[in-house]
Amino acid sequence: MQQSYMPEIAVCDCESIHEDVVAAVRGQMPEEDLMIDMAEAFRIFGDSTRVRVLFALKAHEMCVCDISVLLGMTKSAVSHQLRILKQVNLVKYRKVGRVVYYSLADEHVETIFSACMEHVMEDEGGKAK
Amino acid sequence: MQQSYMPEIAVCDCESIHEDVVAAVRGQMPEEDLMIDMAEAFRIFGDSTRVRVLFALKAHEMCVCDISVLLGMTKSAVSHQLRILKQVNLVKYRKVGRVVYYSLADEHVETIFSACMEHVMEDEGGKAK
DNA sequence: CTAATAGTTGAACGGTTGTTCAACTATTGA
DNA sequence: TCAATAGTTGAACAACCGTTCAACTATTAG
Repeated sequence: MQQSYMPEIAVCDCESIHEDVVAAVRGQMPEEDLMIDMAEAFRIFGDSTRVRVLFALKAHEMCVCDISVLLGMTKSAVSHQLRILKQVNLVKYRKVGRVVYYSLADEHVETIFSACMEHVMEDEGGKAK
Repeated sequence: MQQSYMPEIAVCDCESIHEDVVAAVRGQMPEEDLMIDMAEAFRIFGDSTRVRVLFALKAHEMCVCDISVLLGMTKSAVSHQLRILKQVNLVKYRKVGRVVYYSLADEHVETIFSACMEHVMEDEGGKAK
């Protein structure tokens, strides 16, 4: 899901300044797949529309219409984002007649949001502005 | 820092199905700016190169050369990413002669990474694959 | 001064992404 | 059956993003 820039040869013109450090760090790096999955997860949260949808659903289960009105967006745009959130199991839904009610799938969102909110809060004024 | 799709008029053809719910949720939504800042923060983490750089620096302070060799990337690519991480105060650096040593700016990264890692771990097998 | 090396920077490229639009399905009510 | 409404979907478009490349600065060594 991420841009793949596969270099012909992974070269570097460096003289490998600190080989000992590089070797030590290499041994401490997590699995490549884990880091890719983490980036993927963060990427999902990296859009303000999706963040707003998740905050909304955190407050209450809602249908697509409700969310559209709340966020001032078309149903289509909302539906597209809900599909993405559904794909990665962040939201679930139940259908009642023509109406589809969406809600948060688990409590992971709250944990991650809390950690991020703390980070964002403390960073005010400290950032490059 | 995000795609700006300013609609002419924020319309919706909905009949506003659950006005009471929408009103209640509207009252519980965080500040718009907070949600934008959060999305912005997540977007930074939403790239596997940056995640790998941060994990590397979490293990040990390193110069650009070290990181290039470790991750098999050009110094230029690494430098571009470090600039982004520096801008949002996730990494800091010290200069010693020609060599620039980068390190994590604070412990927020670890908190956020932990929450995300838990999320990613539990989700294995549960995702749409 | 000069060569060499660590690192930065800006333009350019191709791939990605979020919204829009129009067409579509599904369900309800008359 | 037929019109209306909730929601979904795919194509298209413009904006965005990460890497590459080449040119650049800065510092060290001779």
